[in-house]
Amino acid sequence: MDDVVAAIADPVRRQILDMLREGPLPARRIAEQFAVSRPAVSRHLRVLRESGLVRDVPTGRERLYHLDPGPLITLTTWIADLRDAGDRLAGWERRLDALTTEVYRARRDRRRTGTGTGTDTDIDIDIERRENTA
Amino acid sequence: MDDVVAAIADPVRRQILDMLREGPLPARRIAEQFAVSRPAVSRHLRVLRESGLVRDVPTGRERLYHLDPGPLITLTTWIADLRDAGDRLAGWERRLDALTTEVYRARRDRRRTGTGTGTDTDIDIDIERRENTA
DNA sequence: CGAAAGCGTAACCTGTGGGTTACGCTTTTG
DNA sequence: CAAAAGCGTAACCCACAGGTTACGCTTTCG
Repeated sequence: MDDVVAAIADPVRRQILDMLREGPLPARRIAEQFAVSRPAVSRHLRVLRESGLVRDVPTGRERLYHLDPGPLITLTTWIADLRDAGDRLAGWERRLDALTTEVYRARRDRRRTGTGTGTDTDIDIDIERRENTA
Repeated sequence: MDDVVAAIADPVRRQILDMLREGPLPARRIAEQFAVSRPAVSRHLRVLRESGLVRDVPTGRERLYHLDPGPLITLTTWIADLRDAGDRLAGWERRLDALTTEVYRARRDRRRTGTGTGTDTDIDIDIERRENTA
């Protein structure tokens, strides 16, 4: 998956993939769309090839490149998991935001009025998390 | 979207996002999970912050980071479009593969038997594409 | 109030990703 | 068969991402 995301990271390579959405293209066709030199594009194509996002079919003296979005599936699922977590978190994150705001107010008050006058509620936040022994 | 994919590109930053899936964490907690120095992690956090994938809530002397997978949506749709194109292409790519194979056979035969003996079918492939005046 | 904790930033160093030119190989063409 | 077309690779260069140490600032603690 590291290869794939690295491949996607470059704007030129992303544009190449966009280009191939409409069908296979020989290297020359791809290269002439960019301002950069042809060897540069050739190396971009190699990166895409090695990441599996693109496959080449040598055809005579040409090399036809065609798209293969298969390897992107791992990235997609990773993102999906992240999104799910985000949604799940949304609720108690809001609650946590409220809490921190509360603490702010409490502490500011405490400082302003000197050590608590007695009516001030003292809130302790203690965020426990299992040790993520990755 | 360039920011987002660049942010995702680094393995450390990806792991940070994974960490935050289970809830907000102060910078220190995040940093101590990695072999790299704390300032390094701090800069990773900045990149994530500027890409919008993470938000920080200053809480006392700590800084609570929480996940925000929102910006990933653009990347997700881009990938989806790519996949759709790939699926749509699958059919006539197979046909094209068949064609190129055919051409191979034809050309090899032609070379082997000298200039076509007459029964040899000569296949011309002419892939036309609208100029993609990006 | 001084010491320590928690973070971010600045300055600096290094590996590497991406660009260019030069070159070589195979396939088509005249 | 020689010339040209189409690609890939090697060697080299440079900007920059990512790492480290040193430092400064704010907040908590004794």
